[in-house]
Amino acid sequence: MEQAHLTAVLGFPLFAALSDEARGRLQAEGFVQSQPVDAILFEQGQGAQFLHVILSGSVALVGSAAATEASVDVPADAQSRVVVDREAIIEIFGAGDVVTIAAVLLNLPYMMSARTIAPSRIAYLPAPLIRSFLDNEASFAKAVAMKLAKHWRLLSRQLKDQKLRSGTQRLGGYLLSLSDGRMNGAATIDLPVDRRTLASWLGMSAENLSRSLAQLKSIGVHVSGRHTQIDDIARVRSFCLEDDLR
Amino acid sequence: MEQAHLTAVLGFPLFAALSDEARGRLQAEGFVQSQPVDAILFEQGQGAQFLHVILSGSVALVGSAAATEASVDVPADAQSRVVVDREAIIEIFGAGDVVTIAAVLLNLPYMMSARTIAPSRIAYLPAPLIRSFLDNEASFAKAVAMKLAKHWRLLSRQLKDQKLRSGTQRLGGYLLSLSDGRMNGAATIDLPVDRRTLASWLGMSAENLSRSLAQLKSIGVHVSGRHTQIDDIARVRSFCLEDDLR
DNA sequence: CGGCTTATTGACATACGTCAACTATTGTGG
DNA sequence: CCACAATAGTTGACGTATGTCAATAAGCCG
Repeated sequence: MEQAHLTAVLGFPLFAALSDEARGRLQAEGFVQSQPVDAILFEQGQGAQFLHVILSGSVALVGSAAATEASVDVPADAQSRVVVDREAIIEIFGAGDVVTIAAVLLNLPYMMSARTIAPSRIAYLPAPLIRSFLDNEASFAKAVAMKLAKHWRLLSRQLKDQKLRSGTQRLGGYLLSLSDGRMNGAATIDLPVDRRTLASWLGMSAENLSRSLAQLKSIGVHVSGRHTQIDDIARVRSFCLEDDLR
Repeated sequence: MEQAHLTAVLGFPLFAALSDEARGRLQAEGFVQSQPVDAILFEQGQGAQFLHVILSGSVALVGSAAATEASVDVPADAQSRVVVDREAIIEIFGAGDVVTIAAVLLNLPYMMSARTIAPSRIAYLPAPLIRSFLDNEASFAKAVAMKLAKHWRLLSRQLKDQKLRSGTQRLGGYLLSLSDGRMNGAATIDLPVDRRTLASWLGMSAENLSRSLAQLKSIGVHVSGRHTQIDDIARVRSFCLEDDLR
């Protein structure tokens, strides 16, 4: 059964052009696990042992930082500080994605933790194996570079949004990204994640997400539960100052 | 003279292991330009024509978005809107770096503009050439993957900071990153960029950067002009809740 | 139906952006 | 080398966006 799942991995573009020998090693050394929601795949700070490939489900990359009052008045007296862990979702990956290939390639500790946000089937491929593919499998290095290039663009778009746009605009942009690229007319969408997760991903509080949703009502965006209706995509686009760069 | 500069390109890790034929093509098809400060290498939205390699100097990747009142009350009446271009620095690259390799690989329009923030010598390598290297030069694809992996980590760190930490904390973290990795003791730093640029990069207004610098004074960070003195690195680290993940 | 979680709303505090005035620094021509 | 202008940086006052806490409402599931 595991073998069957690993065969699925071989079907992904990233692994499609591996040599027979490499395919064999992958099937021999990799394994598949089914994870419930909220399973931790790895934690921030630990060494990159595996490349995680999502066969089905959905995984959030979450960054955490000890949060304190961070007030200047309170001196560097660790004891007296109120330290609460704060976290933010940096990226959400779905089927066919690879969770953090950068740490694996560079053989460095993960900068973030990964947690399933839906029941998921995950393939675990040993990091040294992946690194050896990079040296020995010509097509693999190229596929990895392409994958990383796409991921880089996703992140830089997010960073741009974070630095230049309001929470409400980011929300609008997110909704547009779910309405599969149409430029105008109406759209009906189902939100794939719960509010808390979405808020964390968009970089705002859940409370503000609610308020932002309420605000969007006035430009023809109606949300109830996970069901969403956009009356006029163009109107939302203009509100969000969305460019077409993907 | 150009050839001499292009030879420098060949010395960078990214191009170090190219075949002789590839080196020849690179020297034949690439060229070098010296740019003053504030030169635009390319603009957001245009197709990726070249891979830009920084031989010396410094280049900012800057994202821009039309900014408006973005008020819900004002309807989608483009005429009545006050549209001002807002921009933010997404990343700063220095000698040895490659500016936006992602767009070149994917053959997509740039998502951001690039502007020199210091006089710079830039090598222009035609995008199709780079893409052909990816297919035909085994070592190049790997080098590109490694480079992209590093860039991905830089971006994700920034995104994490943006979502989890205050402006002052980001500033502190930046100063620490300039004090070449020491964990404690004092440090003396020279800021490599002006305040406006730094503020934009850290995702805050220049005014707030000033105030943040003032705040840091109370934890032993003294800045005058571009010269910076940190009394106790550990103190700053604890204030900024800096983790050690790079 | 009742108890649980999840989402919304309101009141309030805080961080941050903006505008304007002021000061410091840099550069330039006499 | 000084005087002056131009640019860059700082400071204060103020408004807005967003986070936080608490209370309420709405879904969800046994």
